[in-house]
Amino acid sequence: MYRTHYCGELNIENVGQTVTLAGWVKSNRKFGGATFIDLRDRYGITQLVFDMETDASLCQQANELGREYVVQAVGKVTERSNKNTEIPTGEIEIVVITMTILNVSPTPPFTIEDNTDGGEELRMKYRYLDLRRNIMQKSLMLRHKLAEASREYLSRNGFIEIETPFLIKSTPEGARDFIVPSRIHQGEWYALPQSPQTFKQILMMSGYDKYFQIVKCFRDEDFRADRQPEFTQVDCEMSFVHQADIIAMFTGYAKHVFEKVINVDLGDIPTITYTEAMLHYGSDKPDLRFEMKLNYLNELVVDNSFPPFAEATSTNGSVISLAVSGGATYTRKQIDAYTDFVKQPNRALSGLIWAKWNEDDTVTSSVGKFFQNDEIYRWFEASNAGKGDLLLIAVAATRKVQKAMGDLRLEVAKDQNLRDKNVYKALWVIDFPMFSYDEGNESWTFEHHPFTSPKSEHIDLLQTEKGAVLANAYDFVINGWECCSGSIRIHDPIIQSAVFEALGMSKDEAQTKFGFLLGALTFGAPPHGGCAFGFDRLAALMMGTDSIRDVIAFPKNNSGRDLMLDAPAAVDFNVLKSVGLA
RNA sequence: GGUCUGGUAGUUCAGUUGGUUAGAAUGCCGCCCUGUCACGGCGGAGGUCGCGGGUUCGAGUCCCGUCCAGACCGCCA
Repeated sequence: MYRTHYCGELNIENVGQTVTLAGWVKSNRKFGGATFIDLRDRYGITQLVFDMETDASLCQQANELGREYVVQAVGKVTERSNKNTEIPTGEIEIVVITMTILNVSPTPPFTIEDNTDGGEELRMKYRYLDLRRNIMQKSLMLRHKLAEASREYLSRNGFIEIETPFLIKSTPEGARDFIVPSRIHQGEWYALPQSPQTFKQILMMSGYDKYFQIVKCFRDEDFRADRQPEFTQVDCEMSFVHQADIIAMFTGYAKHVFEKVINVDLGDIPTITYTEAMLHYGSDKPDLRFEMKLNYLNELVVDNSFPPFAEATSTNGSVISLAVSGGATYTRKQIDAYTDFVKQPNRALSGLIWAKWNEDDTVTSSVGKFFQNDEIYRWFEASNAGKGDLLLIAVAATRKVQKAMGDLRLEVAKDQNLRDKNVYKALWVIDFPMFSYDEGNESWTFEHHPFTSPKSEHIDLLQTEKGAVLANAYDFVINGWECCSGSIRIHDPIIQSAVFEALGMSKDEAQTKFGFLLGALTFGAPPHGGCAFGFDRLAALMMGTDSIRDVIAFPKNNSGRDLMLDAPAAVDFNVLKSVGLA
């Protein structure tokens, strides 16, 4: 038997027992006559003590132990004379009787500590050492608990987990597919699924009623801190449901997993429309941990001769203000930084107008010479701001200024430390537009996916006014992260064909790509809908980390590389030959 | 595909206008130390300054190219 106990469980109750522990040497503190070893395993740390007077050769042996040696020690649990209140086992130590070195290790290239001195690149290369760190083990254990809580809730509510294939057919809509050459059918290719979307719909048509799967999805797109080429979804689908049924079921899911995994009550979860989200927050995934809504000053500046306002009025643009609480003390430099922020190419505003309501009730503003003070006071009033505050005002086409000011809202909140990692604010965003216009390709594309059902009252608009069609689509957002996305699907083959047509897909093309789905729809498809939660994002939110890499055991780096495996890599000539690629 | 930031000791970083032998902390090695838990004290070893080219009397420092890493934009049905 390698061990009788784990390194995290012994305490004052065990004093006097003879135990066997096994684990890794975390640190080795030598004195002249005594040596202390911290032994680490997944469960914690226990101090081993060796005494020169008791057993000189054993103590000498302990002195030779390097970090990350694997050791088995038999000894007696003893109350410490100097207790360590920082760790659960800090009241006891093991007076070692015999010790076996099970394996040795070179000095690791970085410290195996929560606050490691290792950089990201090094940690990825030596991921097996990185994963020994307590924080990473906590992270992966949290991930396990999230999976467990997910299965628990969904199983209890009648969902069954069904696996769907990874080798499927490429349908180059939306994201790029990863493709896999077929050896048996040379010149033909499988694709890895971007999501099990069509399979779960087919399962509804096959009568499985409620399906879920914790499943890998693959998208060959570029990376972000919250995006990996392979990622995990909690993929769900239900039959005979309306949008409200799904929102109720998965509000329950979110509350259950947050409660179960990190003991957080998500509280009341509001539902707002896409239009409201864009109006108030300039984003379809608003962070509700703080207020700071966008304010519209159009009515106050109508007929104003000040050129930017006059232009906004005549072109149906918007004049949007953001109230920065306590911002009257901000320096010119800080405000200039925000101006530069909104002028960046992706936001492309021409600048910011600012106004401060100072503590002595005077007003200073970048446009002070164009406006009377009482006019500026009215802007503050309309922005729910007052003495001591700063207004940042921008003018542009409505969508553009909303988006830029929505970004600025997050930037200001970040600087004011309003984005507290320990606070969780969730909401549903509903009534997304069905299509968006791609200026580059001069074509309409789906906003969610082509199986999303349009609002029944908008079906007549599919050909005539695509931009006005709303979808039965919804997102679940926590702290500004899109955590879940879903929709009620089309179950009528005629409507499905109409949507394909609205997307500019010919009948032949639709048949080639999605013939199986159109076929299944004709054989009695039930009304159905579902959603998919981003499992990695949920885990990252719960861990309070900005990067999903911290909650994935073996993630890819910024450029899609696995630094431990050094993948992707060239393939042996004979392997290429066997699939007809040599 | 693009923008920005970075690459100097095992590791994390500093390095002034371009100027003698490139520093600190930590880790590592040796010696000392009986209650440490970020132990402490003394000493030591450790560098193709990412790579290639250029400017210069002289380049870690300036210029060009390139590779790698990170953040972001495009992209992400």
